[in-house]
Amino acid sequence: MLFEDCLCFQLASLSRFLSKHYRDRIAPYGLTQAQFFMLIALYEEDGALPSRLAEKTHLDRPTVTGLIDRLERDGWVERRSDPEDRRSLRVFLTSKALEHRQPLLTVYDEVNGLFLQKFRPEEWQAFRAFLDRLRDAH
Amino acid sequence: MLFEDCLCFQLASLSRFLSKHYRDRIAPYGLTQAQFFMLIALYEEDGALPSRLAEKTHLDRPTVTGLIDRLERDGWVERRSDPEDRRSLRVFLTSKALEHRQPLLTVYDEVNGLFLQKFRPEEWQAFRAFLDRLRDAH
DNA sequence: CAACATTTATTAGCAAGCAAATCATTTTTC
DNA sequence: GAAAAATGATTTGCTTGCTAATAAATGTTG
Repeated sequence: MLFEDCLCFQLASLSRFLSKHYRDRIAPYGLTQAQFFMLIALYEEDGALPSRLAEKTHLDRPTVTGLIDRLERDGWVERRSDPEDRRSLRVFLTSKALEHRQPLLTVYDEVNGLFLQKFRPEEWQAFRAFLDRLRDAH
Repeated sequence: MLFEDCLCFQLASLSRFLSKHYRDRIAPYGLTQAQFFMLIALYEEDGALPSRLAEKTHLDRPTVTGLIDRLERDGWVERRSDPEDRRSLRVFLTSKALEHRQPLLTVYDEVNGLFLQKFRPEEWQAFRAFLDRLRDAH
């Protein structure tokens, strides 16, 4: 099989290619694409545990630790200890993150819309079904 | 739009997920997935320029430099200067790489086959058409 | 031919991703 | 209740990937 036809290669390459669309629009905020996605996850679930964020973003926990480190360094989030369980931390959005909520969600929806508008709804469903099948066991 | 429905996120996540299938089988050779793919590209085009390899693998040239560095360090490839153009280097497979050519190509075909067998040929073509459309401008 | 631009590859510096190991806290089990 | 197992988060060390800047050789243009 030719290298160009390798599905895994195509998916990795395409995902890097598409992520540029976010990157250019969020660069003014000083955010990377991974940090941006993590913020989106937090806009949906403020106060989540790192382990929950890892599950949500399909990333490893050490990777999430690093992302939260840099988001905290740049004033987007803060860790607060959980009184219920002293092992846990909860990650909360700061006022800075809440202030930029609307414009950032708008970027998110616009770029996603850019991709979505290339498909009719039933095409989109078929495509998603392909992706889900690939994730199945075996 | 919910985070889980984000196409770019899904593609990145899926490509990482699928790459595990290669990783487990090539770990005995001491290769990473990126190094493995670079070797496959070189099995197709031994003696290629780094710039050509970057084009073929859709990676940046500094990334290719680093990959070649580590492949050379581990004895898979060697750089030779090009007498035609003293700026250029050509990347050649070593005897070690040629000895492992068959088993590595077998791993490559088997894992790709694992993915391919989930689709009928016409489904596969439709899927590839989706990917190509996403890459189109606008 | 000299000045300028292009091409090829590299380095430096950073973020992202993973595996393995560590530490503290909770939960389970006997 | 004490020992063992599990959980939550982190650190270390590495590879991967990108941008920006650099260096050397070749091409182009006046």
